[in-house]
Amino acid sequence: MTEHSTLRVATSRQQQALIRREQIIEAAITLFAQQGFDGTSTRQIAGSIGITEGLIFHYFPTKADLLNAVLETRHGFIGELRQFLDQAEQHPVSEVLPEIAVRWLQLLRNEAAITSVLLGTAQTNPQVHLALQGIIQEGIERLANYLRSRIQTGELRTDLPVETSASMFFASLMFFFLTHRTLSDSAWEQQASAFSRELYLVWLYGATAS
Amino acid sequence: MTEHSTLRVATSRQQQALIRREQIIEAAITLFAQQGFDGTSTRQIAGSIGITEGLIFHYFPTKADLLNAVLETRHGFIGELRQFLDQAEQHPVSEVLPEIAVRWLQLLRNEAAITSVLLGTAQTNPQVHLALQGIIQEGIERLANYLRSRIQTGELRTDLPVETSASMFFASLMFFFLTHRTLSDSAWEQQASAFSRELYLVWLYGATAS
DNA sequence: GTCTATATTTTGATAGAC
DNA sequence: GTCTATCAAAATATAGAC
Repeated sequence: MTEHSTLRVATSRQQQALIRREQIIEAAITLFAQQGFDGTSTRQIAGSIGITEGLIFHYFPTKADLLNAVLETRHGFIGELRQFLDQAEQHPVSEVLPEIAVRWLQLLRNEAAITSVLLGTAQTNPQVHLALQGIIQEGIERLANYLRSRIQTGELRTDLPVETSASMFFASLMFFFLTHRTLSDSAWEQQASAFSRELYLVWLYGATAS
Repeated sequence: MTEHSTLRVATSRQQQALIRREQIIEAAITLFAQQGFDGTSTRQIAGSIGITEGLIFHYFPTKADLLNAVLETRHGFIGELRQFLDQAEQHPVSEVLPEIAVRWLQLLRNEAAITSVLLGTAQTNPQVHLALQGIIQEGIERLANYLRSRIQTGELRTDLPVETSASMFFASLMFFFLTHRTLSDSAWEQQASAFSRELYLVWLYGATAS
């Protein structure tokens, strides 16, 4: 009977296939981030990991399918977001917002490549536009919900426009990432932490003289 | 003597050349905004205005030169920005900031195509990255300077982090444009005006309960 | 699962006639 | 100033051998 060895080979190949698939996606993320989707050729992706071009089309029928896979593999972007906004509900603004700022910037930084793909390609690619829209919308909505809950506790003004102030907070962080993402690790860490603190204080207390 | 008619023809041709040049740039802006720089072919640009591809290369030696012309030609961004931030110096925050918000959003909307080119291509194209960086930096710097002058008048807190709060204001407006640019004119006008007002109020008074 | 070889289109760009 | 004709390179994608 050849059942056993056949199965073993098949399994091994399946694992190898999965690994290869991931490897191609990872290489694509990196290059798409640097040069854009249209600015990156399948040949280049293949070359960067030392495989042949045809192999890419073995795993992804078209280049657009590869982009799709990149977007789906978004490295826990949405997940992280949900996680730290859900935990927030029970804690005061003074703990939650600075923490959100720091962690969100950290997340953007850690996933800098895919963040760049999202932001850079969203303008021109409906597929990507939708993915980004989803992340932003969920982020703002959850933050707005949290703010509502803190209005109830008397911590925030009852007439606070929650969507707008959530959007301001979010926008400022995204913008900071975009304008500072080329910094070295140490410079980033320092400036990101300073910005987070100042952002929180201006956001909470405003700019007006008391 | 043929002087006269020769001159007339030459002048006419020069004018025609200028018009044609502008027309090509205009078509390029539109298509670059929709499909990105790398996603748009010179053939497509030519086709969209009913000329031949070779004619584009008569006016612009390379495609990159055309992109350069697009960036140089059509942004009144810096100009407009300077204009209404220079006038601001003498007026109170309550007049200036809401006005800046409204006018800046209007500018982004009016120049939506080139704004999209800038934001969409900045991530991957050094040329564009530089152009955008310049606009952002000048915007934040001038706004920060204005804020400093209003601290002097006692209108704003003396310990206000001016760069960060200028950046917040700016970021929120850019972000609003990005997430709402597909709205119809009437919906845009309504939501942009509401957002401007709320942005100003949160920015000035903060989110905290008095 | 991976490679070689190749087909097919499209791309940016040039030369020269009108 | 504009067009026709054309090129060389690069792009996406396929077929078939190993």
